[in-house]
Amino acid sequence: MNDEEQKLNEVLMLFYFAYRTFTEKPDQMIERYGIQRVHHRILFFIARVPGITVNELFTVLEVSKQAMNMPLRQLYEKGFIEAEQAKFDKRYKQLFLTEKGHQLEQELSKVQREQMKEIFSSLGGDHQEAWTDVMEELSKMRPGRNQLKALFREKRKVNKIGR
Amino acid sequence: MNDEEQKLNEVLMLFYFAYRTFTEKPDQMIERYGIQRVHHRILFFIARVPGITVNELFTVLEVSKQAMNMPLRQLYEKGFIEAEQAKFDKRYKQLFLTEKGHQLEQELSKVQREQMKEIFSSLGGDHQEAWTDVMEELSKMRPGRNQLKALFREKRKVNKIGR
DNA sequence: CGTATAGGTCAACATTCTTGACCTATAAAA
DNA sequence: TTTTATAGGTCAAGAATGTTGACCTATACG
Repeated sequence: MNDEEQKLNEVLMLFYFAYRTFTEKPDQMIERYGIQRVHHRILFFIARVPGITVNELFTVLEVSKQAMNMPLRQLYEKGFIEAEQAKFDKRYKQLFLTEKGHQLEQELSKVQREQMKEIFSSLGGDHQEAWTDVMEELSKMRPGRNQLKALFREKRKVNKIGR
Repeated sequence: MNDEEQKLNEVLMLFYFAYRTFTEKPDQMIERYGIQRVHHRILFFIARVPGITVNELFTVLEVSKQAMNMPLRQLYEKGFIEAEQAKFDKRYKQLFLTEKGHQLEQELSKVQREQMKEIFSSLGGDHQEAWTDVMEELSKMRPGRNQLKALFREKRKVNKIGR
């Protein structure tokens, strides 16, 4: 067992531990709203791409349509999101955060952003860029990631005309 | 929405996507053995700390004793791990990989190590160190991580005498 | 008009995890 | 030595997150 292998084993461990810390705070915060991590993910991606359709959402998250159905319904019922029939094609529904949804999403993601921000700034130098490069390499083979990039490239308007 | 916030939102996304890629290959590989991700985690940590006790194992993983019970039993039954009554205290059981367990653990973790190794070497420079620094910062507040470090510090022998 | 797509829903089931309760064996303290 | 604490094991109920398959409506398009 050489030194390189040992360092890479550390890398594998750190992924497990770091991911737990990363999700810990928002998980605790949303408990009082009666929702869970999957709802947070949905709020997060709708916030990033307002007007995302249901189909695009589960393509980005790489889960089945059925896996999104119940959480979406709960988010409607709790008043965090709303849907609008798309003007360019009435079959599509575009998803948006309500004011309440915006507030919650900000509250949750802010905690995570600040946690990462503090770490990056405490380590200084090019840590943020280097970390991002590595994670981007891991992400670039994800269909969901590429779908999301496509959505950004569209620079989609809230009431877009065509696709 | 400023540039910094946007970059940090990217960071949050990348965590989700990267973690999926990271776990994807081993998840597929172990299917044919009739085991899942939790079993891989157990194999991995027993490989890192041969002779780890059951208690130490679920402390490191930060899950309940009951959550480990079934997967451990399945790993015994499938011949991937074995337990030995500890000489220093007969209440403790020390866990070890069998030869078969070693082979499987190597096969699984190797895929992940090589995936990370390729990314680090393709990006070059200090990417591995920087990435590790960031993840270590996120991990250092995990009780499991610190328990694990303590186990390493003990430089535990397979048949240790005292605690 | 026929077919494809977007969205919704129901059902059955799998995985991973929790809490609570209760058991034995062993060790350590009163 | 008796009591208490700890390590490990097990059962049960349930929550959270996901899967497949089947089937439905509304809309769009060739």
